[in-house]
Amino acid sequence: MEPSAFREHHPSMCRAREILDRVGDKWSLQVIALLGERTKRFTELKREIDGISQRMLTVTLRGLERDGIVTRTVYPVMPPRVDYSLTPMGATLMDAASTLVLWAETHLDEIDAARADYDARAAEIETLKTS
Amino acid sequence: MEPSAFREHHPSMCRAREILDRVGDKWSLQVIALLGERTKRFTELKREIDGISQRMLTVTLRGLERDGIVTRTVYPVMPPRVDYSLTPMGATLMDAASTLVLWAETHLDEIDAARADYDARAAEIETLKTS
DNA sequence: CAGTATCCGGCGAGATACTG
DNA sequence: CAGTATCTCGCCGGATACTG
Repeated sequence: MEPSAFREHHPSMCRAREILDRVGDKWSLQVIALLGERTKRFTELKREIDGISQRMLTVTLRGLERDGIVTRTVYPVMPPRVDYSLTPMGATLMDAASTLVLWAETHLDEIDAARADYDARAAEIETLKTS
Repeated sequence: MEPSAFREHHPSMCRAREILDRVGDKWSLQVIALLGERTKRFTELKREIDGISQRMLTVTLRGLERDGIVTRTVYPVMPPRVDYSLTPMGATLMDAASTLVLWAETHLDEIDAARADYDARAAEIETLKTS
């Protein structure tokens, strides 16, 4: 894995931020992960993503569709039925993002420890001030 | 690369979101990328990151420091001097994130095309409505 | 079922002013 | 130089109500 893209951060980095805006928002990653399993319907996604509102699921799916990451298939039946699935590009994005998710899982404990340590030091400094 | 972490999205996915909150915010990635080059000072970072405010650079660096991703070294001199650099864990994060950055650069054109296509279709539907 | 429309509160982040 | 302290505004996203 060559992090060459990082070395010259201008101007590719600012474009890369657009992608992180997409995948880094509150819900996109979870939607992508679930569609990575298989094609799903709107209500199925809503049921499986804890805490998401109808509105935000719609907004998230529209954004992903616009970027060519998911496809939206409408069946003109009653009651309406809409299927969502990953595009080929969406599947490659899922693989790329999984690297980060893996990193996160690997370092969660280390990060928690670092935070606890930092907060403890900050609290100590605070008590020194008041004394 | 095994995206197994994605397959069972609960509850590891919600924890993973915390990491994406860190790396996915507006400035963290650029800071990490720049510190990947070498240790740098506050003003140096501010100069190299276009558009960042003093406040947001401070906030970003504090967050990264709290999570054990960057170290902050204060030299008690006048005028003050503070060095920032990546921790070993920060360096591994940079490698993991570079996968996503690479993906972004690879697919930027494809995404732009998808957006243009989507927007064109949306505009067309809009004109059909009014006619 | 799969949405859209509307209202609204909180907070992320910019601008500005001040300091050890 | 390397910050902190406020004030402020925009907009993200939750809640709710309505619809083909």
